[in-house]
Amino acid sequence: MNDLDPIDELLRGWESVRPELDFQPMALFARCNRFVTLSLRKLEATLTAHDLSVGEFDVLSALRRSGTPFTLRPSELAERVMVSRAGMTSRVDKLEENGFVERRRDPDDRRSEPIMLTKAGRRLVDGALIALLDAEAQLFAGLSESQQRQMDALLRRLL
Amino acid sequence: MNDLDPIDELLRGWESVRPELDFQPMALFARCNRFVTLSLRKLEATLTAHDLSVGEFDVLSALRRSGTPFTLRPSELAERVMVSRAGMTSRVDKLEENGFVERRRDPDDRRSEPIMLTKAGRRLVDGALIALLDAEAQLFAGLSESQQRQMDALLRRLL
DNA sequence: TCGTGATAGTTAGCTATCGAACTATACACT
DNA sequence: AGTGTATAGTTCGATAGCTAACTATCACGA
Repeated sequence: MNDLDPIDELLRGWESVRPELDFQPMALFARCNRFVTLSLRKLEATLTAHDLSVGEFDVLSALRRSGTPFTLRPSELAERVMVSRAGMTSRVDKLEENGFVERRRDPDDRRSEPIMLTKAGRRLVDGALIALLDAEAQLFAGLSESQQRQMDALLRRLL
Repeated sequence: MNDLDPIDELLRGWESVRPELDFQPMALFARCNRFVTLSLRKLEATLTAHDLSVGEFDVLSALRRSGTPFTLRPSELAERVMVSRAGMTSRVDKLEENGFVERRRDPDDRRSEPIMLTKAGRRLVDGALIALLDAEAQLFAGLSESQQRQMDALLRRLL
């Protein structure tokens, strides 16, 4: 019971030097942040086994789940994956080099360069997907079904 | 009611192309990740007004809440802030340059270089702290007290 | 006291990402 | 048509983070 986690220690530290302030929200966010950071490290490790980074997987999977013809514009991808356009350019560069996506052309707008998932890219995501889903399920293995729904509902309110 | 957020769209996309798989945990983690990412951007903006980045604030605040004499070793700081030691070296470099921390010496172990918060550093964190606490409280303004406690309990289980 | 291995911190090289500036194309209005 | 403005994507320069290798110091046992 008296086994303090790092966030409890953070809280205790602050309260001992600034007892007049309310650190509950700070501690809550710190816990969220910590959970996400640690989780991302685990997912990164899982994907490494499939020669993918989380960032690369995000791009390929956005294409994959968009359905036939597995094609999206870079700006659309950037927004969905929450990365800058410049960042997306370099991700696509690398994925194209490795043959997982192709830059096509839009006959109706020559500024646009639709990105298409290749067969190899699709094989890659589909393989990594199973492992990733499993790893993500593990992240929440400590919660019951209903607790997971609860958490989802809370986050939905926050967003 | 039919107002789908980006995570719902992610879910719907996957379910339409791979209906046999369970994407609930993936969606849940995606929501966590999104919440943390968006929140960090807001906090970054808040701290910018005090000429601090989140990373710098983390270091200064770890020293601040450690209490008198506001001194910790780099490796201790690195662990608390969840950054590599190399990363901590460069954060401390910059903070020292700006006069917010000082590298001292440990008479008992010449390998060690305790980092001490300066007066200026302390003034800086103390000022930024108020603004940050306020911004963090805002992040959770959509939740009631008891919902916040619920969320904290869930995260505690996960960690 | 010498070696062996552990530990504290820094340095070097690399990668990912960002914002701002740039190029090319499209659109809208006169 | 011509001009100005918006949009798509890329390039450039800067920054922050990581890992691995390195330096200096310590601690312990033969």
